[in-house]
Amino acid sequence: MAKILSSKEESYSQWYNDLVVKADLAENSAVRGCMVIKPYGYAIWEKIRDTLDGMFKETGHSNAYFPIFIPKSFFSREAEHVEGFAKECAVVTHYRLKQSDDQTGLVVDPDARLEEELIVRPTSETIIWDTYRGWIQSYRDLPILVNQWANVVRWEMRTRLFLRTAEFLWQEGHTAHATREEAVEETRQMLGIYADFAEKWMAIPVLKGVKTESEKFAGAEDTYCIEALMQDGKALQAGTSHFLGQNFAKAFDVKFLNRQNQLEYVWATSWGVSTRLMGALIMAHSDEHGLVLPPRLAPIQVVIVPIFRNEEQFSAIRAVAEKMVKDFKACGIRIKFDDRDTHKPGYKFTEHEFRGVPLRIALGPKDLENHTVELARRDTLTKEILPMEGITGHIEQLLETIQDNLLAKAKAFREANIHKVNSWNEFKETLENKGGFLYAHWDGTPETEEKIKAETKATIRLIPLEGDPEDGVCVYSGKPSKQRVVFARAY
RNA sequence: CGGGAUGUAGCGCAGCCCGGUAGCGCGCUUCGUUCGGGACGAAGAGGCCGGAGGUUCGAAUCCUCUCAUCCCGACCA
Repeated sequence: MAKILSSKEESYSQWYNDLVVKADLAENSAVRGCMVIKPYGYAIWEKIRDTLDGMFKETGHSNAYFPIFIPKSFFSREAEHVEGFAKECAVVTHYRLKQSDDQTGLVVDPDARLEEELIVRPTSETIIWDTYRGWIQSYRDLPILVNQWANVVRWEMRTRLFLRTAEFLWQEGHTAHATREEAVEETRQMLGIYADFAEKWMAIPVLKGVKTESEKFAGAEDTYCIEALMQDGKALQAGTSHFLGQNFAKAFDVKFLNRQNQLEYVWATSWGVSTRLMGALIMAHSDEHGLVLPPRLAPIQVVIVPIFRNEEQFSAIRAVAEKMVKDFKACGIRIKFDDRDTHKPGYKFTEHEFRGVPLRIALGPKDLENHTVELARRDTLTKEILPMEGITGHIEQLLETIQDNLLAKAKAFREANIHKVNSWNEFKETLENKGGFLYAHWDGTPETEEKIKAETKATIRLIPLEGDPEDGVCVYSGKPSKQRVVFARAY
């Protein structure tokens, strides 16, 4: 079995970059910080998108679309929001190019300056709340449950394929409610949907919690998040859901008349996941043979590789393979018959393995003779010979087994990397030698949080939602604490 | 914006010190043998050596200036 990747232990980031490129998921583009998502990578994203889209609709949300450009003035309406995003905005200042005076190329036409500059959206709260003002007069207009699938731009200094790119794809839900309680409930519901999706589809267990004041979304009252643990012991924020209070309603003057005929500001939420999930997916399961995909998200779940010496054998195999493809498709299994005659079987084995196809069927003359197939599992790298009869049902089952196995493996890994630490020395030592999630007492002050970050690069990933209250003392300051929070180094 | 490095064939690199016909591996094309874990042989195609200036009879190589990219830090889903 071919090992094409550098070892994860040697250089995890090298391993990750090579994998993304070699598995045909994405590549760097001519534009700094922006990626090209290749067809195979995009197919995975489409599965993620379509599944989540269905879950949003199940819970009463509808899709809509708002402009990519946001008037600069909108941003300054919400003080925290503008402060959070101002440093990373792309700005449109002109609307026309012209031939340069010396005729050597195009220049920006100075006469075509925009009266008001436009921001390329880093997120859409402002434009959406400006729009909602016109949609909402009465409690009868509420709630508004809208989501949009879009691209956004955040001018990042350092970028990495999928994990942090200047432009990325995401969904952003923006809801408006008549009461605080309802908005909080929505925020938590969507967090639950993200957590559910991560576990059931991506086979990634996540922690749910609330961000600290310094880590929360600019403009939110509370930011909820799911955090996943990557194989190198670093945490990755996989999704966020914000309770925005009445901040944006106040900034954009969005009021409604309640049942008591009183004017009130509207309550808001927003929530999102991005193409970053692709990074999580890759780093959660893959190995030195390449990508490992959970069957539920794999664009191709089963591939059939024919083995033949001559045209006669090939056509005999083709007949059997095409019948199998038909049977599998009838069961809703995504199967592909790799009938290219331009590559040899060994090459195809490696290639599909690299791209994370969960199951591979090899079909050769011996199999036709014995009515068998050779079945190889990507997650365990094991092979077995099975009778052709009943193969469809067997594989249907096996795909579920693989899905479960990946989640179980990821869970076991996470359990092994959760550490309760009780002293500052223990904190530093564990972080350095083991990584993972550190459960530790914290005195609740941003100052301590900041100092810990400066000294160790570890941040508070979240305050657990279902944390057991437990009296203790802050690992750093020794001041009293009521609950452990989760620290980690993060992406 | 600080610190470090690199620009030579589609990709990965050597050549540069010591100036003199531009090379290697992979990939690509054709033919033949192969085909149950990235096949082998033979023959081919492909490059103003990032750009501009200079030194020289002669520059990938020396000098100056530029542009770009990557890595490491400060910011972030």
